[in-house]
Amino acid sequence: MKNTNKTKQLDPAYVCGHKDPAAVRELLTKIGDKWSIFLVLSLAKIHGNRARFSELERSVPAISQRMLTLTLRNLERDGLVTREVFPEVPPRVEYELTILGKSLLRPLDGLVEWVSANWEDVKKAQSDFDSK
Amino acid sequence: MKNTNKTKQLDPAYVCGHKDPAAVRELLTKIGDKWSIFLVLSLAKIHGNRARFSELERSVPAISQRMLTLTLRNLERDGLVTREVFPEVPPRVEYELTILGKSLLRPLDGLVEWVSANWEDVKKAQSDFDSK
DNA sequence: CGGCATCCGTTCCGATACTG
DNA sequence: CAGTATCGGAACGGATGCCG
Repeated sequence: MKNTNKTKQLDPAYVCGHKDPAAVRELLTKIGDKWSIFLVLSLAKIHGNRARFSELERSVPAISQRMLTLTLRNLERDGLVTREVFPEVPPRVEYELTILGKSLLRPLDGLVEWVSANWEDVKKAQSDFDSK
Repeated sequence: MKNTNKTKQLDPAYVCGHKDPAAVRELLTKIGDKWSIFLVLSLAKIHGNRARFSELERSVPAISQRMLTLTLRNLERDGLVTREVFPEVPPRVEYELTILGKSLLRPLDGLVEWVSANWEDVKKAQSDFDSK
């Protein structure tokens, strides 16, 4: 695949030396948004990895209804959670981690561990940097 | 620690069942931004984990000078990279992954692996979802 | 109960121009 | 070469109101 363009026009996926750093970024951009992590981790610790809308609203503090809906919809779109609507009054909707969603918990735990081990260092680096 | 407030007013760190999901989110928000991952992975694959500004600009396609500067500054602030200025003309500035920055590569590799193994599933879930 | 539609302030980020 | 300063559009996300 000859390329006579300037570097800035290359496809990021072919450049950074890993198979697909663009996909990694895309993933991190997704789960790095304001609420996804809280929802995934909340579902992870709930029995059956399943909860209804209002439960999630309560377990994720300060989330707005709007963002809860939007975030869950994105997670559903990515195949990380399922959404099941029960035709009752009042309506009941339950969300559950998929196999795919659960599989994400392992690499996620790696990050949780890293944060546990190194977060103080990060905070210290920040305050050192800021005091200059 | 008694708490008589409504759920929405709780500190997120105490609620989600992990030690500090807020810190995990904060990390993911950082490295989940548009360019950090590319820079960290670029430095990771370079000999000595060290490169100068213009090298990074070339290895991370389509990044603007402004965002390269800002992103590197943030990584430096978090203690993930160092910045060394050489008093020459023309000026030379080199960036290098710190120990802390390198330690992040391990959990990051977990994510890279997950993406390699599951990204097609995610894309398929997305197209399935979108076609409805 | 579990949404959706709208409004609106904030943040992000690319483009451009300028500098030691 | 490696920045900094400024501008403006786009995206994010909270608040509010309405609805089946």
